[in-house]
Amino acid sequence: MESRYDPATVEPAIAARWSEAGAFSVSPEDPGDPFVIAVPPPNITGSLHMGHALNLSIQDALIRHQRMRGRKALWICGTDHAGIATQNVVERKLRDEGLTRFDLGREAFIERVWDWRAESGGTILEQFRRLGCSLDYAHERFTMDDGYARAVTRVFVALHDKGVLYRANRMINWCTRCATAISDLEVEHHDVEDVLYEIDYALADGSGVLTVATVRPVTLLGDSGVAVNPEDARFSGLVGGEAIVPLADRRVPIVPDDHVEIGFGTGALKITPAHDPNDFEIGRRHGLEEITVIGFDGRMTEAAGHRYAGLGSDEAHELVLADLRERGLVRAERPLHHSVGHCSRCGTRVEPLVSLQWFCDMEGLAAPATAAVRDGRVRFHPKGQERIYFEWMDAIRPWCVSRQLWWGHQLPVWYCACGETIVQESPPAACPTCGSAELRRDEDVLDTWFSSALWPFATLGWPDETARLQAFYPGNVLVTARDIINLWVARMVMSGIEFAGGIPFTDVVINSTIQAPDGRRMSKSLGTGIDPLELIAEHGADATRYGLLKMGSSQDVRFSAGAIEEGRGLCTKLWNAARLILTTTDPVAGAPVVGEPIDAWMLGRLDSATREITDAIDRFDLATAVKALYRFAWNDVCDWYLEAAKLRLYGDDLAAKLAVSQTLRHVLDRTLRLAHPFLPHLSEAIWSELGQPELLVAAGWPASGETPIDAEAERSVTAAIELVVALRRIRAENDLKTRAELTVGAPAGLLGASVELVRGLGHAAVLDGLDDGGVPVLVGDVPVTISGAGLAEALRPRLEKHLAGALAELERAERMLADERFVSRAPAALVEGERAKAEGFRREAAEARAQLDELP
RNA sequence: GGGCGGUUAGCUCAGCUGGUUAGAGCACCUGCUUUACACGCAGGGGGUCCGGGGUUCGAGUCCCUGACCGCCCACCA
Repeated sequence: MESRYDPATVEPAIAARWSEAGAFSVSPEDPGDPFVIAVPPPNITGSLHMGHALNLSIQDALIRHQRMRGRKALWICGTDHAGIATQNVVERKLRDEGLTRFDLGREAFIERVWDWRAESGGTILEQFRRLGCSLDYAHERFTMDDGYARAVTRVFVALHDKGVLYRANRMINWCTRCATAISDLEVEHHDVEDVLYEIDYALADGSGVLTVATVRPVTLLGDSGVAVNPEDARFSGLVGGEAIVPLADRRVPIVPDDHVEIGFGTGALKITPAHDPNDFEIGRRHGLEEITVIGFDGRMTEAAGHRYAGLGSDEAHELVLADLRERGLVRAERPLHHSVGHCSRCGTRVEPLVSLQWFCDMEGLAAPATAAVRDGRVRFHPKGQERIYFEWMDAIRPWCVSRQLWWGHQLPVWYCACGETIVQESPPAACPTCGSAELRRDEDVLDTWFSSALWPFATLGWPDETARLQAFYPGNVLVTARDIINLWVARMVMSGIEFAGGIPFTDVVINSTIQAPDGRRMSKSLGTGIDPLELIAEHGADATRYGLLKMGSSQDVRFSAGAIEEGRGLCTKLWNAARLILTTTDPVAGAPVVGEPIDAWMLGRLDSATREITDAIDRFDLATAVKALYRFAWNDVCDWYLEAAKLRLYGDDLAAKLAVSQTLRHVLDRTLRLAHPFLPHLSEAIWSELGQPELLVAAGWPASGETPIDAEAERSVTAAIELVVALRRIRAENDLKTRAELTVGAPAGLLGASVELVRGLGHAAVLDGLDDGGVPVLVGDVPVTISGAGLAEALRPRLEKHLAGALAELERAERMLADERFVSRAPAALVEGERAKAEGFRREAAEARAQLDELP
């Protein structure tokens, strides 16, 4: 065993061993109950970031724990084709070659994407592997695989046949940069500072002007009406009349509509049905014309008029404003702070446009999915996160599923010149209506999330009734970030119920959002990102996992380098502890031996640590689990047990040495098992040094209750430990040499066999019974005596401090007890407890005073 | 505009249904080349629990309110 633990060499070696053993692969025939988690498939364009690293650390801990418990634990592995993101990456590469995707054409372009994927698409999974993730890599799936594509097509056609998926001309969110429609959930709202302009529209009858308020004057070129609130007395005479849109010189009706807020702006709203979602609704209510003046390329159309056609909308904005000013029509300008939609992919301001797209009505799918959460068949952790789900589901709107991209699942839709639309899984040979073979396939592809929604079952072979599907669906747990609860989780629940016969998982664990150390969002563009790969390179994957799990306790946490370092420290500590055990004991098999009380104490601590860690994992509280492991390994095992064991390891009694060796090896064995879900490489590496024939991955999880609790041993060891701590403090505070000769007199029978512990670790002689010549000292609530050269005088400050403390506490307790309201209203047991405490403090104070009096 | 979470030691965080003297890791101070580990050992100092009200015998914990930070949802130009 190397004397230094070097994760950079150990971890890859261990990973290779797992890989060779095929340790993570699961098949339906394997024994045990299934336990299934489907990994959130990373984008093939992605690189491991902090969010992944935490998300994966949690899942791997859960999977490894269940695997050790004997479950048939499957962690479904794969990647997402990530339509827009991937297309963007490949287009950027093309641009470097001076090409656009149109130069290549659709087929050649898609081929280029596949080539790119073959080259770099596997990087992210390699990074997952480096973190130690025990995914079933052998059954990796990709959302664009043939089989997966078949599932997508099947679902599309089924929803169409059901009548909920259809084509319609509606207002959608258009990203002019990505040149595609995006769904509402892909729009991020950011607050921006705009200017609210008040613009005069002449009344058609020449009787004056009507002033409207808008932040986008450029859209007035597409105005087809002006709306006022029907209750607004200022405009009651104008409703039914007409106004003239400036610059466009168009006569448009003045219509009454409740949507217009009387108090906002001027109370008159210009209506541009083709470029604003509200105006669209109002326009349809009043039959107003939809005039598209901004095209899909973000430029002004012919309909905007010769002067503006062809200009980018920003340029046109300036020109329109200048033209209005020249005519003296801009009455006022004031700053307006409001929120505006941006493309979540590229950050471009979203352009609301009317467009012919495919939509899916969601109410029917959402209802049973909402019910599943409401009645507890699907639970969110931590509790309360399901609010996000309900809020969206209860007000769900149609989903625009078509995208004007090339990379993705092309719609299984064909059009015939005769007007027929054919929706079916395989390409039709001829039009069923007119018989024509001249069919044109819809060019659009599906929203990436449409295919992601099928992940839990499409990865298992659905729509075929495969053995894997039967064995591993439904799954158990889903671990993900809060921001895709609606985008992904909700849609999986919906599609699982609709197509796979039931909910896809029972527990949804929402992992924390890790912020930059300064509290800002971690992002590349802000420069606040911290690369987990660098952490792994510096401290190792296990340390990184430990740190992330420890951090991930509440909803949002700031990244803490200290947590990772703590993990690193724990790894080193365990490595060195193992080195001590392995180099000082012979390989001995068999159950632990209780030779001294500390052995029983150790087994008791092991038992409670086992319970604590197991319970925490079962509650999905990995932060608590990892902290319990740390405390147990460092304090119980290393600080106390190993130090105590050395007394026998380095002693002359061979039988005692053998016995303690056996217990040490047992404790190490169990500690490694408990550590494995969190520190898989380190624990496996040490495990192999133990000479175990099987991998730790497949070893059993410790059960609590393995050994009976020995209350008497635990009591005497606890007393001995307190005594040792007291001796150390006395030495440290009084600058006494570490080995200064002290003699402790303990109440008869208190220490029992633990007397050796006090001798060995406290470096003191021990008397069974109080020593008349010693200084009385209270250890916990046990009175002992300590004697040694010069000790009495040295203890004076300590005794004085103790006396003051006892008096203060006594006063506090007496004040409480003197309060009639406390005595009469607090629970009797509490009052009694306080009385007992007061009595204790009184005795302590008296004793301390007596001791002081006795000092020379 | 609604809603959620947070604000506890210099830093990052624990503190269950209100009940002793509010904890941990890191950092800091003191002393240790003790034969697993200086990525260590032993000891120590350090907190008006964001502000203001309230409920209660008793509040870090419950209620109201304000401030700040982060996030989610949202078609008021």
